[in-house]
Amino acid sequence: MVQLDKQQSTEEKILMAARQIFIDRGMDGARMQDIADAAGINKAMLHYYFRSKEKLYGTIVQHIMSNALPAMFDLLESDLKLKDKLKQFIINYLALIRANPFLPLFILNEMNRHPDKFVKWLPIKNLKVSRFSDQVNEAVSLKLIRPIEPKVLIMNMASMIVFPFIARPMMCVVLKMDKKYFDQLLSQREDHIIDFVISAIYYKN
Amino acid sequence: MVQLDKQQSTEEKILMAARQIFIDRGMDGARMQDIADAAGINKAMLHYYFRSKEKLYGTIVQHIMSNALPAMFDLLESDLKLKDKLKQFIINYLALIRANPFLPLFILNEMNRHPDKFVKWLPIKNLKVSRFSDQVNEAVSLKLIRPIEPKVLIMNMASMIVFPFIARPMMCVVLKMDKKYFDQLLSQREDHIIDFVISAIYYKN
DNA sequence: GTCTATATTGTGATAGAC
DNA sequence: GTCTATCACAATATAGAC
Repeated sequence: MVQLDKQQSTEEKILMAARQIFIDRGMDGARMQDIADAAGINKAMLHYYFRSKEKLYGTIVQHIMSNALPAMFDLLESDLKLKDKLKQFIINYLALIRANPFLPLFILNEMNRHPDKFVKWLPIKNLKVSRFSDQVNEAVSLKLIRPIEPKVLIMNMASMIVFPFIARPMMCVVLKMDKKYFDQLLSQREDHIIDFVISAIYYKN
Repeated sequence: MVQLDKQQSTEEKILMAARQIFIDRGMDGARMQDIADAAGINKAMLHYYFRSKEKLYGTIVQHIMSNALPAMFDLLESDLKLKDKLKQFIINYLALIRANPFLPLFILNEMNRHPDKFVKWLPIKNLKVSRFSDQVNEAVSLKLIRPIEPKVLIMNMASMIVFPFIARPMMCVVLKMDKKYFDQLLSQREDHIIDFVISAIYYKN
């Protein structure tokens, strides 16, 4: 059940409820009845405000993606020194995931399953990593860090940041950890990843 | 459409088709009609061989998981030296993913969405990492490698191995890589991850 | 704008002939 | 074992009163 506020408009209540249900169950698994229940209204109202399930879905996706992506890329293009930038990237990205732990799996899923319905909502124009790439390449040529392609570095960091959250149930079972212990590991994730990445690429640290 | 062979029994044709459809669309998105079409039969036959969609789903899951998991864990409990074991783990795991690139997302999805229907098929008994843990802890105490928890190391490696494959469409768009370039990066993944991990944990290498 | 009731379609499952 | 035809129900969507 979503946090409901009497001051919210019906439309806002629907959007909050729909966001939750879609993220939890995906486009295919989500039921309009469940969204209506979570919003505290009936099915007919959903269709009154949003003509169809697909339109509602599109609205949610647009809202999510316009917020989630740009925040990370602004940091990569900032003036921070490389090592500080890497640390801050890890910290900020983890904070984003922690605030929306079920978002990544939803995005990856829908991206693979309904790519056409999804890509058009991405704010692609603002996404650049040229400044970051220059920084990494320069550090490599100065022999400050080991040779690595900037995009591979981003890929490695993003993997270690996001994956444990989406693979949480799997890892708990497979590595035989109870949820409490696993959450404790996740809470230390900043330090673990920062140490790992810094050790991996810097000759001295 | 799945590769069909006249020598296959109807049951085998169903299983191959169902595996493909379930992996592509998940339990919720999969339609019995589509499975029947892909198998070249009609819906009634599905229910003749497997009483219900859920039973068919369970059969597929069981088959997939009984093959995918144990292979990795046998290696971790083998007698290989630590560094060789890490390299081989990365190589084998990547080979597994490459052979079934859409499997991980399916597993993560269903694990989150239908945990009860999923976990009971996991061969949990054979999954142990005590030998590997001892090896890592020993290397740490001998100051061969930097301090790290064994399960964090597995988590980091698994993340870097699996995530780029499931985030492929996302990364292509967000990092502005065409598929050809991204596939080239993926083909070098063994070396990239091995270098990264070895550099991250070994004091000298 | 909000509701109840209903239409319409999709989907899992079954009956029964062959 | 395989098929066609059909059921039963669930889910999206709409009609119409208030």
